[in-house]
Amino acid sequence: MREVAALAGVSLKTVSRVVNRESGVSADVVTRVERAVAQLGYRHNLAASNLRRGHGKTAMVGALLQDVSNSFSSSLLRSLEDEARDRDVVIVASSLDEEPERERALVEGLVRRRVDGLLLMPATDRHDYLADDLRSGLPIVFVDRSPNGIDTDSVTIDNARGSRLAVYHLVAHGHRRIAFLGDLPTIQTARTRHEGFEAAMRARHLPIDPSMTITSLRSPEDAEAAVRRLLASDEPPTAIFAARNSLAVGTIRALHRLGKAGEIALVGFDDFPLADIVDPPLTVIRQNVGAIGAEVAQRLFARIDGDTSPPRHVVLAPELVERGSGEIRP
Amino acid sequence: MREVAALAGVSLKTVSRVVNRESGVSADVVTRVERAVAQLGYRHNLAASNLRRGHGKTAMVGALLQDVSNSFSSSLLRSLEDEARDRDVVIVASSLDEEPERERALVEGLVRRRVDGLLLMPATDRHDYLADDLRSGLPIVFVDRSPNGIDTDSVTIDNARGSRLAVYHLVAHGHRRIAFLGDLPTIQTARTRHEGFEAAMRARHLPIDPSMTITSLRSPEDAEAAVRRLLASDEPPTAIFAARNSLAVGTIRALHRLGKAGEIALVGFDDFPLADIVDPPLTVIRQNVGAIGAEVAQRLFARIDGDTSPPRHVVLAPELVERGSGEIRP
DNA sequence: TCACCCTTTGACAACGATGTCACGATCACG
DNA sequence: CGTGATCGTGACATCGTTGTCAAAGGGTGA
Repeated sequence: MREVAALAGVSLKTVSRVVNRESGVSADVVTRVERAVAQLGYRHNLAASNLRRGHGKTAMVGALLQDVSNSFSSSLLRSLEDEARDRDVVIVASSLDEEPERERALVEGLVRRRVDGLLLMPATDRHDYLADDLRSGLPIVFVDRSPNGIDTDSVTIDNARGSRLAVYHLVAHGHRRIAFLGDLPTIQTARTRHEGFEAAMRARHLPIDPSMTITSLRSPEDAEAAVRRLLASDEPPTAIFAARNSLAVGTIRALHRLGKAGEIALVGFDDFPLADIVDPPLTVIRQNVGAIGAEVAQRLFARIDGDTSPPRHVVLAPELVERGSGEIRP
Repeated sequence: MREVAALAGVSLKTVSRVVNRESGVSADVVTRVERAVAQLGYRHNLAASNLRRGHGKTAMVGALLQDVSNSFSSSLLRSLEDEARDRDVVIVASSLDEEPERERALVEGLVRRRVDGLLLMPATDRHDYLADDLRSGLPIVFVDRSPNGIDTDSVTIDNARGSRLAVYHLVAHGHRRIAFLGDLPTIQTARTRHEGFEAAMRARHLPIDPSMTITSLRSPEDAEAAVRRLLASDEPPTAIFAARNSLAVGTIRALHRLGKAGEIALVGFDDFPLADIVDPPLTVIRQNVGAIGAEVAQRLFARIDGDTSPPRHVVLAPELVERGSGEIRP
């Protein structure tokens, strides 16, 4: 900037005026400065500018998601981006991989960078560690999982309801032996889906067979192996409820490879782009990712814009989409 | 920081020392300062720190991708993140949506934020506008598409080869009437795939029927509509080459809804997570996204670490994966 | 005991930018 | 032609940090 000022024969402040398109600079000076800027390849330094301006806005928000390469996370990211785009806000995106340590480290890093807000799909169980930042005015919106130990905005879905829909649907199609495939019980959503499953089974007066309730499955491969074991047992299930999209994928693979694709009923939790063209088309509990993302983005930016109303907890209802795999009879 | 210093009864510089874990501070002072930090909820300001340190490193890199919610882009993002994670570097991710204007605006924004490097899957045709930044030392690595007008690192795949593989494969299975579905010809990869398709057809002495060469398809819905039109014609194709994953998805949907899923051969370009369990399993030209991502990340960080060797242009070879849909005979 | 060294700490300027305020020049007006 | 208002510009301090250098205090060896 100093060099630009020298080359244009003006003061630093005047360069600043031109760069910020402030009014009250003569046309002649503007062109001289702009020429100097172009000639020297000068680039305005936003960090320094923000520092001086003091208000602190960096026009950056953080998005801490489960895994940016997972379709649910990346759709949320995209929704947030669409909203951010209008405001010239950029997004720092990271994957937590369900690792609490990583969450804490990343939050720390983003706070040090003074992001204007945080979208969090937490990997931790308790969130008191965020209390200070929250109090000091950092907007944080939880998505997919609720805050615990602090009170802040959240957008989640009713996971128990989703599980209930799945179970009742399978029961209505004549199933009694329903297997449950779930993720790590340390993950809030996975736990709630599991509890919802058992509650629904009890509500329908069906026994819960521990050997058919498999949790801590992390990948399609885990699910595939689990399904192979299930179907090799003496009394295999007639239906499977896969409580996460990647587990449904693994289940489909297993059924295909065992040649039982049309025989065992399957309901997945979470829709995904191709669920309608797999074989058989997959019946799923759908959460409307677009609606979740839009709600989250709106909340976050409202807070950034100064909304100080009490935290809001939005719970969206998932719905069951019949496509075929869930309507197979025993 | 001033308040922390006052509360701990030390100077600013000493607080700085403690915060940066510099040696040569007595244990007593360290604990006093740390207590003050905790009590006041003080957060180190990275922007100010970077400003003063002058070296300019912000520990941020930008990733400008086609669409972060698309599986190819998000896998690349994830690969980059895995490498960045080790170095405590965060990623600013954005979608360009094939809009040149957006690319320029985002690059501008990231340069103003002084990112340490840029991963770019460009939406623009010419990239001279980056020359200044490149010259001033900003590492830029192109992915999926080559730089034009500047010389900088790139990691791409041999798209023409991919198209050739597809055509030869279909021809070997007895097809002569092969339809081509492609994206906007303004997109470099789409253009190259199209050219590769026509070159391969000529090499096999097959006529290129303009009515069966459809480009500018942007979404699965576009592809679906195109396939419906194709199959409604007097002389429908016996095979389809869908030169992008979302177009293959639309094609599969169309074939399903028309009840021709097992009759028309189909080869897609780009693999995707569920291609093996759709019906029939999809034969694709696969690009190894993991390898691309790893290569890109390595290049970018090598440059950031000061590698000044001449720009390298890595071209990876795609391969054909037989799964069923491409082996259907006319 | 004295000169010298090492350890620990602080004062100060500077990183790149901008808000504040003051200054000189131009202008309109009576 | 004097006066006050308006316009364009610049000097300076400051945002939150840290590199540099110097000083205070204690320890060591001759």
